[in-house]
Amino acid sequence: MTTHDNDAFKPIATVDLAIFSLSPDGLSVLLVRRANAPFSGEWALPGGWIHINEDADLEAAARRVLKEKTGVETPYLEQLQTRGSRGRDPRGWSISIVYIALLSADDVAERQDEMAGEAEWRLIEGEGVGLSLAFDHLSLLKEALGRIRSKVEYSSLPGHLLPARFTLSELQSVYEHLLGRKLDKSAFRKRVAEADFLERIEGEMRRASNRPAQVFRLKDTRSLALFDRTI
Amino acid sequence: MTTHDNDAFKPIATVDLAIFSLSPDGLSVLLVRRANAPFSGEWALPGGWIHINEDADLEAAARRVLKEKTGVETPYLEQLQTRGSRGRDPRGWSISIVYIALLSADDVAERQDEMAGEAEWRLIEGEGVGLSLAFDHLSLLKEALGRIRSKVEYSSLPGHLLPARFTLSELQSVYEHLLGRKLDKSAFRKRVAEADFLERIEGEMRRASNRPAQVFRLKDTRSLALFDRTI
DNA sequence: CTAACTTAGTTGAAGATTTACACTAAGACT
DNA sequence: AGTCTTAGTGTAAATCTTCAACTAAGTTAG
Repeated sequence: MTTHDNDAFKPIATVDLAIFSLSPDGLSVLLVRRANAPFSGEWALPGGWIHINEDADLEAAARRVLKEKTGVETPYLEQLQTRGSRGRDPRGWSISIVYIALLSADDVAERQDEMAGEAEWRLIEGEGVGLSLAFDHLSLLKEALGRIRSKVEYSSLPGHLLPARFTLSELQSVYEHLLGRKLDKSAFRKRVAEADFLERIEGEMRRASNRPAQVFRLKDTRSLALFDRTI
Repeated sequence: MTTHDNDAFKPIATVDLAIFSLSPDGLSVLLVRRANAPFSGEWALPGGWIHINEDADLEAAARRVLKEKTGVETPYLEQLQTRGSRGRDPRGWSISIVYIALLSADDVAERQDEMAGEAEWRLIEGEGVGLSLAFDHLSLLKEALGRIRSKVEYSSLPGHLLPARFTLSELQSVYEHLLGRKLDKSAFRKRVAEADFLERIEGEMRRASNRPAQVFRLKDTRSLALFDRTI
């Protein structure tokens, strides 16, 4: 045991984030360009060392990184997976604890300026971003996409990407975009009603040159509601 | 960045395992009694430091710990969750990457002797094990149980706890035990057939003082099959 | 002012699936 | 030969899904 109190035997540990939002063209992920070696100049998922004096726990570390890169404090955040191996970082045996964050369209709109230069939204294209990434981050991104696409089938996940207030048609449209297929309107509304994760905003209507639509918000912006069956 | 090349800033990292098997009375988890501080003498999930010279990656570290404690080499193994915080280990900021392993009843029977003394199977009772555990291991065990019970609803998970060869009635009985409720026989068989994770062993029958039953085995002992709907 | 247009939201018939339970099958035991 | 037990299948009724039409409520054009 004492041999491992010697820090030379400790792996390196970082927290990395796959931060998603909806851009006009679809799902996007936040990437940063690395300033230092290794992989200097390449794109990567935002991340950082655990600051053992500052971070109380892993989720706090993830929230700190998120705040630093986006200014957002309270998104949907979930732990995805932990990768660790001898070869993934040329500096030595390294561990990365990876989180998924979903940003509301409101958050993205409000903080557009805070992010300038250091980070950039990249549209998701199929399994990736049409770009190679530093470390094993492309593989991590694929894993994150798999998790997200899977959860769209049976959870309220897409609601966390919209602005705080939205209509059922808008919500359905995000589901359809992420699933890549059309959904039946009445079946969709039945699922959403059963899962009971929306709060109707009394009297608030979205108006256009057609029948006005009821506006809703999530009952809980920090957690997902699960459906009994797939959407 | 250079400040963090100083190892004093690295957290401690261990891999811990929630290893499950079926004992005559139901689902059991393997616990070890700690020989050293902290929590000396208390029960804990088996685990150990990552050996950066020996383990190629996290899963290899988990398999090594599993082999050391049980002698088993190829069980079902999945990453559950990673915990990390300042306070969970009195020695300092620590990370635990937790895996779930499911042992076939055959594996347990064959290695009964190899485990003597150092480790012990404890029956699961409700949310825990009727015992307090070292570190945050009770909370980790609860998390593992939640994952397992959830997966019983929509996957072939219980098949990995049985001996290599089993009948459909035996399989159904494990589902029922883990779910805590009875299942309809024809519905159960329909789901199992659809998910297509069993291989019928031609000509092999389980005989007793009643109609003989067809014997099956898992097509793949390393991965779970998922159902389209809940069982 | 009215009719046409657009999207919101609901309804219902036809088809598919699930559920509950009974029925048949194949052996051992008496 | 008859009874008992568990394996495995069949089926009618109830429920859920699908698909498409329908009604609702506004704006816009003439």
